[in-house]
Amino acid sequence: MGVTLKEVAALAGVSRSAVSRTFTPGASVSTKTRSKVEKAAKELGYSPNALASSLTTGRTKLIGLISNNFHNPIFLEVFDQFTRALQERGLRPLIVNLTDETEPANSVRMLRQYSVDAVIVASSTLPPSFAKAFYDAGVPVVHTFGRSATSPEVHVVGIDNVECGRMVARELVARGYTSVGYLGGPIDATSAMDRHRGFTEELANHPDVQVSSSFAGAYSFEAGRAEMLRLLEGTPAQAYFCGDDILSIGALSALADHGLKPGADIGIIGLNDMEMSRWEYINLTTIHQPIKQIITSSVDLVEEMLKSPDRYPEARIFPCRVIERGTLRPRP
Amino acid sequence: MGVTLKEVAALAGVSRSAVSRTFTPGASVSTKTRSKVEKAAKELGYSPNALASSLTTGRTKLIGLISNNFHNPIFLEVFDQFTRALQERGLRPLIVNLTDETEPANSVRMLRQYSVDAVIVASSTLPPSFAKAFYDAGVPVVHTFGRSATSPEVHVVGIDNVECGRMVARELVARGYTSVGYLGGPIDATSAMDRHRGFTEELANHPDVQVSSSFAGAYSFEAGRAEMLRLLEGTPAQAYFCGDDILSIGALSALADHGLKPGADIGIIGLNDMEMSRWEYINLTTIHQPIKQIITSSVDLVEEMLKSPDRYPEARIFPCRVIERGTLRPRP
DNA sequence: AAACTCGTTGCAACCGATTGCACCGCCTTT
DNA sequence: AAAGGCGGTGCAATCGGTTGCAACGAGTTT
Repeated sequence: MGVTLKEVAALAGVSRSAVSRTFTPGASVSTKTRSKVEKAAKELGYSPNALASSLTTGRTKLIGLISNNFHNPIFLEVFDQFTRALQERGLRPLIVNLTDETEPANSVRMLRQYSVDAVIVASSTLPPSFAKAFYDAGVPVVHTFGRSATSPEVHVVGIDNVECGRMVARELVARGYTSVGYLGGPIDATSAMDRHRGFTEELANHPDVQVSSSFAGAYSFEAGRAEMLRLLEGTPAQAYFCGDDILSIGALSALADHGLKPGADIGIIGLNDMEMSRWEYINLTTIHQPIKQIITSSVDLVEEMLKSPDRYPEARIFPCRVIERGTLRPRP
Repeated sequence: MGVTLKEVAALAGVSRSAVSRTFTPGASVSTKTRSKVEKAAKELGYSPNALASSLTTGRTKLIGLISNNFHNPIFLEVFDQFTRALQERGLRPLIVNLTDETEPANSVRMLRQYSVDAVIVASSTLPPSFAKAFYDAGVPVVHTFGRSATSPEVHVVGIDNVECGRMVARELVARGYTSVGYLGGPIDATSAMDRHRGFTEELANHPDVQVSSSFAGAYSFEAGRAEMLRLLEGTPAQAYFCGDDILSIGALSALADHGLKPGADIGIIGLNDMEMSRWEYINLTTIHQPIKQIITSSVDLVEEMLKSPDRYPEARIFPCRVIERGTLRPRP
């Protein structure tokens, strides 16, 4: 099945080194040898064994891509972008599905066994310590959608969640809501905590506005729906900042159950601006998170780390903005 | 960074073979040596390099996972299941995103460079020839969601799309619809063709029922919506069999634009039964495709191929069933 | 014509593991 | 006491490549 260097060398009548060099960009080979080798290679259908060469070069071009959120449609967009961005640069994603497990040790061991060149942790719910475990194991790591402040050893690419919380608070105040609620993601997720903090801090400046908070069990449709149904049992606020779009959509579904019109009866604003939020009958007002730029930038960062592994860790924070659609009362 | 066999051997005071054998299940090592080695390994934080060992064993435990559908939410479920099923068996998914490319040559070359043990093609829109390219290159391959009949060289796991088309036709007839339409996926996708064939063949037995057909450009929300909007310009049928759930949801959105109530005014039935179809305000009547079983079975098959590579190719076909929800008129 | 470049090439060691084979000591058998 | 069996161990070759080093040959310089 596998044609090897040796066979090509034999057929071309040159040494193995010569063959190796023809396939190594920048190596010194005469055009004559090169063409002999290429001819033989084509004839045999040879293509170099990336794993074998990784043994000596120390580079596998394998990148671990870790996530724990396979129930949020936004992650389909995330995977699409990541896999394409990596492919375009000749890197290969090795996926780790962390759904049932949050202990980093196993993932670290597994990804080290496969000698990945770097790891991308794509999650807004995993703690910084998770990414740090890779750093400690000497594996270059980027935490995409992570929290920037707490772990300066790890590269972080994402948004400023505290600022997003503030932005939403200002937006709701500007629209004249006098009682607002935060319906967040998992209470132990840094993204949920930070958004909450920004939201309540900003609203502290507006004592006339009532604030309440609750947290759903996950960033998922069911969790958002369940939590909103619960809130509707009591006296709901006039508008809710939902932790993300999928929670918002769950909440919208709960409103529908009660015959409430989003926007008119109760305001809902999400965060992410995923494709689905644009769908006509969802039409969610939300905060746009520049997913594509975040991912491109993450992969850029990975590439740069491969060149200079001791790169000083940085946080790349992208600005967000409000996307006006139909689930919030208009500004006066 | 990487601790090697040699260093462990030195520390434990044994040969490299001894260390290797301690980490090879079933190899012969005395408990005394084993414990010495384990102690040294733990002390050094050693874990074997899977890629290096693959050189001699010929097994990488890497499985290529190829898909071209990153815009259909069902694929998040598919990825979730696949990555977990593979992980559970100690296999590692190497993802290939085929969105911009349908030429197999590149994927084949790339996956051979990484010496994948097998390849899973997870797509109902790629032609059988795509999977066959891997077979021809000597790479074990399973085509999940593929078409069974045409390429006996390749293992296929999925459903009988022709039969599904028939099932839907019978269902619509039983509910008394006298004019029905097929709103399929891409016209060159085998799944769209087969479902169409079953649907129209079955309806040929019912000359009193009018049948029309059209094909959307993709299995996507936008495509379903656009196509349904187009149909609503003319005289629509009483009920539509949409190629899959996401097309159905797009179609539902088009109906909403026109103030039409699904179920009451126009019937819609999908195929897949993805999570989203259960959402209260979608509540799509659909054909359940047993995704989880299909994927588990695909991975089982992969495992068996690793044991016996010359396994005679088979088609594993799973039955589907109607899931009654709110977008079809009730049976009389 | 001798000395000196400089691009090309092959040799051989090495990357981190596995494994067939020979050998060693020890226990059992006769 | 000699022969036989056997689990355990290390040597050395091997997997498919890469790369430092030395040698080589053709062209330039003096």
